[in-house]
Amino acid sequence: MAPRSTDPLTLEVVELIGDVVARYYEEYEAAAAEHALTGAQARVLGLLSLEPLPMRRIAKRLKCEPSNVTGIVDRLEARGLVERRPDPSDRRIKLAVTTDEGRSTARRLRDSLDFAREPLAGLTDVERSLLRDLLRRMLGMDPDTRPDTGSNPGTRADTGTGS
Amino acid sequence: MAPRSTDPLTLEVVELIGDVVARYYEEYEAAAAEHALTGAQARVLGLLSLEPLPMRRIAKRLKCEPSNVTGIVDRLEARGLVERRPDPSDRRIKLAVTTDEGRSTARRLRDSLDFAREPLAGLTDVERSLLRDLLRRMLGMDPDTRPDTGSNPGTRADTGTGS
DNA sequence: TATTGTTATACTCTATAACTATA
DNA sequence: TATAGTTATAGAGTATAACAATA
Repeated sequence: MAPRSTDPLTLEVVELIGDVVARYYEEYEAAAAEHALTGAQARVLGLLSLEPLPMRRIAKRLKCEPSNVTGIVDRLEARGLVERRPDPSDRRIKLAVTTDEGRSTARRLRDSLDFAREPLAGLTDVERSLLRDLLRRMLGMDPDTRPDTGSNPGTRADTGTGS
Repeated sequence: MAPRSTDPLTLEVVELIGDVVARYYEEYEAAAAEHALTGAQARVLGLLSLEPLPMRRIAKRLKCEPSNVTGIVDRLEARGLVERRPDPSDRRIKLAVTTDEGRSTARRLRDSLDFAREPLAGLTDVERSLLRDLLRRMLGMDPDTRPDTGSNPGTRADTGTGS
């Protein structure tokens, strides 16, 4: 395995992806910091702004141990951005839900994430869908979609339960 | 500013970029962990495997405070992967340099970073250069390069002194 | 006086293990 | 007994501030 593909073009693309990753992270942390949040707190707040989640599921989304989530949610709760609510159907479960202020903060946070959106605005529609298809294939989704096809918007697979 | 570009295609691309970033980070951390290194340690080791650097410059590359680098290099040094050497021209400066074992670890680390390289192998040459040009434009480099041009390799701007 | 690296401190995130309360 | 959440603990990264050595 690992076909040692050291051709210059591939290496350059790998490096560019590294640049994108670095820049994305920077901007994400900066946007979070503007709201006096850490990256992890911003990530959790973003998740909870879409739907309430049990502590355990937050951990799975963050790919970290459940014990860590306790502290992160503690700090969000101390700032009035999140609340813990009992789950009526299973009293072991605590649902973390955003407050109104939490939702508003999450929205402003998302709006300030201009990276990828602003530079993307410089691309044409065709280029954007090209990029979409290439990224999809890189991620192993839609192995059949070909960039030059340009119109195959139905075949999305998951976006569901996740892992 | 921030043209509130909420068209579905752009949003999907932004989400895909988020996926790429998440996956890249995961794989990077996993590769580092295989060598019993943290992400930050692996990053520093990778930098130093290219060239010795003063502590201060490592901090700039990592975009963190110089005081943090002390501990990271301490831990790499304790494992025999890095050494501190005086700079003959300025005795305030300490150069961090990789040992032989450090260089070998850095190489194996790089080789195990198959993400982006392996999935990229599934793309054709044309698709890879397409992706390269789109990523470049996203990053604000080469604003003139157009994907369909395909051959304008002379206009690279920086890659030089960095910030 | 300015710069380099370090130390000291405090906070956050992280994993591990042990605990509780439910199921 | 198994699961959800928590606590306790220890290690690592981070920023801030103060410090020694050198320029």
